[in-house]
Amino acid sequence: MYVHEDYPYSLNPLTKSYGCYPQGQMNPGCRSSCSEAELMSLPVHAALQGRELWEKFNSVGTEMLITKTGRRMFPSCRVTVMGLNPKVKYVLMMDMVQFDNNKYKWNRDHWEMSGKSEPHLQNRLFIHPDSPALGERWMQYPISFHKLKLTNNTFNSKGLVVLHSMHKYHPRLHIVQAPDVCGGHSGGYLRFTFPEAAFIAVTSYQNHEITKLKIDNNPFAKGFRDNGLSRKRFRDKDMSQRSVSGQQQNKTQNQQESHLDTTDDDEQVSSSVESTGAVSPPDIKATSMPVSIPFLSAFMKRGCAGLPCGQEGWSQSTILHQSQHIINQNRDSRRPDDNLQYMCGSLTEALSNRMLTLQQQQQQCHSLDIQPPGVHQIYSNQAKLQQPLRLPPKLSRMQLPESVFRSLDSNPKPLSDIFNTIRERMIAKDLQINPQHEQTASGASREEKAPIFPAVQDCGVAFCAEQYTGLTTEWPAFNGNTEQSNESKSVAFSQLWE
DNA sequence: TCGACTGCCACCTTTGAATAGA
DNA sequence: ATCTATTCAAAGGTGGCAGTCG
Repeated sequence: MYVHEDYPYSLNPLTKSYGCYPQGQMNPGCRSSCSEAELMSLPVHAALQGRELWEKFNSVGTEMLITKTGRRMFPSCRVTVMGLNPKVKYVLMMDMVQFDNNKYKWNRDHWEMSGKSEPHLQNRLFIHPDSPALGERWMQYPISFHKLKLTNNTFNSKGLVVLHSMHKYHPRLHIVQAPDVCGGHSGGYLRFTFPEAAFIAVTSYQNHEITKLKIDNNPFAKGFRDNGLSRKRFRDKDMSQRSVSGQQQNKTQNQQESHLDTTDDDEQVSSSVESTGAVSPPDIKATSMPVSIPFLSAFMKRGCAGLPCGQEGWSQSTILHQSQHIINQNRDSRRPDDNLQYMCGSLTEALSNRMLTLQQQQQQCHSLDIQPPGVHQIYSNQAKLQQPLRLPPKLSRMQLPESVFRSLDSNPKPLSDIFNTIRERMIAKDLQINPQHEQTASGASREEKAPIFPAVQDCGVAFCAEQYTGLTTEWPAFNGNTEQSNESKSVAFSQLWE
């Protein structure tokens, strides 16, 4: 689902996250048989972290570099999720959605529209490397998608998110309930978009203000700060500049007279946040920009820009989190604890317990005595979403086997493959832990050996249909009941997944 | 001619293995 | 023998920039 102006449901202006509860598109018959699709009945919330930084970038017009080999986003997407069932496993994914149907170009000091956008590429989903994990884990720490890479290379096979240069996108978070080991059915499917994290994909930075912000805030770009004392490039440049200082002075005067390229000079003077006092606010130029600039006005239209950075009304600590608009009116009134038993059965439960134990060990390793929030706490205190969660301990310092935390390959795969893999591993793991389950659940497990999720093409149909029509998709809809007319779309989509 | 794109560069952070010490 | 802290090198991320391409 795309969140545009015609989005029919009230949005929470404070959290600026958008819940999609695809009840409307659910097959009624399926709903009754899939009441375990609990995800859609939970008040799940997602909020973007580091909003101050995002707003800084937004005030100038965020740009993200895309390269053939893939480039990470900065700022990267970090989200907090609340309201999940702590005992149920979820897969978290992210992709990029076109913000509008325009192509943009940089015109001296602002972005302007430059015709219609190119045909939309079917995005690949970046699967969070920790997926699948218990809701408890997702809610415990902010979820970072810093490893997500953007590219303009449509033929890449490394699971990069493919974008068009000079097009505007915003990130979209997918929360998918992991499949039930026993039942063979899946849970729900939620999506959240973050318009405040919108950006224009570029192959080289256009706006010097953005370059400054990136250099000032990204630790990897420290070498480009002017106080990088050992920076050979700047030294050499400085030397050569001194040698021709006379000529440069004349040129600079001419440039200042024409009010052009002054930012180039500024960039060489200071762009470091560490050098306090001498730095002029980077937003001076931006704030004086006319609102008619499409890129900025688009934000302001949505109420995502236009407020000065640091304004108290937007402070995370002071905002009370409002409830999301829950479309699903058929909420399951059972407590999530009860749902656990109902939904998962013994196999999943055993695995969940094991995961829980491991996570407790993980906490002990780092002397973190804080217990994970209980279900009731989560439901009763949604305001916690706005408080920054503590950072996760570094895995490199843990004594736990990596395999505990590693899940699927980092490369995005067709969702059918993903969930079949998840399911196979869950079964395999559980049989290792509790060999007796092989007998008690033998009847079921034999049947379940075959993949329960449809093949690549079917998933492709589902996602293509979603992209073309805006319909949301529930897993049972993947069962190959799709019309033949969708076949061409599905083939094209499945090819993208390679 | 010009804007978009590419590939390489120097500089930096992060990560994990190796080692030393308690 | 085990655990913890430190060191160090490799891997990988960063924007700049000159050159290429359409």
